[in-house]
Amino acid sequence: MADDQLSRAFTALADPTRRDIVARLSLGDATPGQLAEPFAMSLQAVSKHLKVLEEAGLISRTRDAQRRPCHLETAVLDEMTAWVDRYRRNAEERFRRLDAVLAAMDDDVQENHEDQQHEQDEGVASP
Amino acid sequence: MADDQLSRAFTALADPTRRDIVARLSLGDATPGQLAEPFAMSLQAVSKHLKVLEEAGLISRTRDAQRRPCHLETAVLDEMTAWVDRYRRNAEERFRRLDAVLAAMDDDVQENHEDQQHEQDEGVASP
DNA sequence: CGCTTTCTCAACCGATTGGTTGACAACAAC
DNA sequence: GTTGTTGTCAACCAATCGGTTGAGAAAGCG
Repeated sequence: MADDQLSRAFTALADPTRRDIVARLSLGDATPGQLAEPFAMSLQAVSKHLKVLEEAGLISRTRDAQRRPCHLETAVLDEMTAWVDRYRRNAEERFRRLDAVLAAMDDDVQENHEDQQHEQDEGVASP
Repeated sequence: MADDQLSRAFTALADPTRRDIVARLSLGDATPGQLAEPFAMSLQAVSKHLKVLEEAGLISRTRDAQRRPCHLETAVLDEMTAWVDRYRRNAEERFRRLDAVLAAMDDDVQENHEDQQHEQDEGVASP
C-alpha cells in the first residue's frame, strides 16, 4: 500500500468523531444527515470528516436523490491491521527468542550449581 | 481503552517517520541517536517523535548512561488491531447476511417462475 | 415555477503539528 | 576539573486541523 494512503488511514482514525462514524457505518450505510445527528457540531463539520474518511479509502459514497449514503469499505481496515500486526509479531517473535536465550542461560547457571536449585522462571514482565 | 489513548496511538502511527521508527524498533531496541541516523532531520525532531510514541504507550524508555534506549511495547498495538478488527468484522458479518438475503430473493425469483411467491424478510439494510 | 431538503464548497479562525535552532543537563573519559 | 557524547527542553515558524458561518448546488415537492 502507498505510504501516504496508510498515513491518511491512520490520520482518519485518529479523530474520535471519525471513529464514531466508522463504528456507526459498520452497522449499516447512512446519510451525512443521519451521521451528523448524534454530534454537537454542524453538518458541514461532519461533511468534512466524511471527506477525510473518503480520501483515506475508508468509506465510499453513492447518490440517492439529494442524499449521499455512506458505505464502510473494509479493504483499508484490512491493510491497517496487516501493518500493525506485522510489527507486533516481529517484536513478539523477537521477545520469544530472547526468552529462549534467557532460559538457556538459566539452565547453564543451574548446571554450574552442582546441586540444582530449581525453577524460578518467567522473566516475562517489562523492566 | 481510554478514547484519547486510542486517538494518541492512531495519531502516532499517522506519521511516516514514526511508523519507520516503530518498524525499526520491532527488530530490536535502539537509542535515539541510532534511530535518528537514517533520517534527514535533526536529532531533536526525532526526540519529539519518540515523545509522541511514548505518550501513546507505543514505546518505553530506560536509561543506560547518557543513552536512552527505546523499546517497542506491543500492548497498544494489540488494542489498535482489536478496534479496527471489531468494526471490520461487524461490517463483513453484515455483508454476509445481506448476501444471504439476496440469495434467498434470488431463490424466490426462480420459484416464482413456476408457482407461489414466498415470504421475503430481514430488513437488514438501513433506511 | 418557487420552496424545501440535503449536502458540499469557500473563507475564516484558533489550536496543534512537525520541523528548525540554541541552550543545557547528564554522563563518560581524559 | 575540562572536554566530548548523547539526549532533552524551549522558543519559534509555516502548515495543517477541526471547527465555524455563509453561499449555493442538486434534487424532490407544492
